[in-house]
Amino acid sequence: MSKNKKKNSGCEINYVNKKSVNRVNKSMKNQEVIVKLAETFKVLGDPTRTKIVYALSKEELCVCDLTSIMGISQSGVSHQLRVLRNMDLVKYRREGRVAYYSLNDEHIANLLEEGLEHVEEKL
Amino acid sequence: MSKNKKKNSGCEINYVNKKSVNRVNKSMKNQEVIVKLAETFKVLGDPTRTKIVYALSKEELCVCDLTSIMGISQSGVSHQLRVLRNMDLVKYRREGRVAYYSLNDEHIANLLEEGLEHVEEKL
DNA sequence: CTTTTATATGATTACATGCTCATATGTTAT
DNA sequence: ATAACATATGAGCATGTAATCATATAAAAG
Repeated sequence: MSKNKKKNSGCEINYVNKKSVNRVNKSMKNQEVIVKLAETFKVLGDPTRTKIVYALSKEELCVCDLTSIMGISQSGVSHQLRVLRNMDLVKYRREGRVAYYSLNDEHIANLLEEGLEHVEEKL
Repeated sequence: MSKNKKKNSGCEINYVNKKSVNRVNKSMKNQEVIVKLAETFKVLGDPTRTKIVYALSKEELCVCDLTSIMGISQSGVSHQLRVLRNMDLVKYRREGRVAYYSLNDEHIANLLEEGLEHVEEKL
């Protein structure tokens, strides 16, 4: 090629505000924490699960009650409860055949509350 | 068929704790709010976006800086910024060719903080 | 004007995921 | 033991989505 000019897409490295980038990189959480945090939000980021968690923020409920509230199959509810359990968002206790689910810690209800404030502010 | 016994999977309607279900149904948010809330969490539920939002919780940054921090293409960063913008999680101002992004309201940083407390508690 | 640079966006692809169906597991009762 | 029932789980399908590439805007400089 006769031209050695390059048509750059995106910024050159020397154009970055290095101080900002260094500050942010320095205070950045490590990838493991970021991924775990993202997974937590992702788990809350499906309407079925959001509704389950909201219901459980009101009171402890068995799978049967949740199935009635959710309007999807019992299988579907159980699958989603497992997802929530795996991310430590909910816990459960068994009483005979019945499994009662509830939120795992107070952060979960706080997350919902904070999210609701953001959402209802923008309506 | 000679048998008319039904082998039920899932609970019978008359087995549900009706009072619990009624209480929860009564205080349930409407579907629109649940869906919007879920969308908000979903948007925070991807490691790339989580990291972008975390970075922006530290200071205002341009796309170029973010690209350097994120380690993916500028195109990828821009696509994710649009997603965050569409859910009102971030806002931006232009200064010449440069677009500076920042968090849209204080709830966003609070959500991150609350999520981090949950995550770091379980490590 | 044309060139350069910062950002935005359409198309494509590879992969993830929520739902239902069928079935398994675990608990109580007969 | 067998039956009944609450819950859990594997398979399969249908849909969603994050990444990149190529290209389009937009703003400043020559």
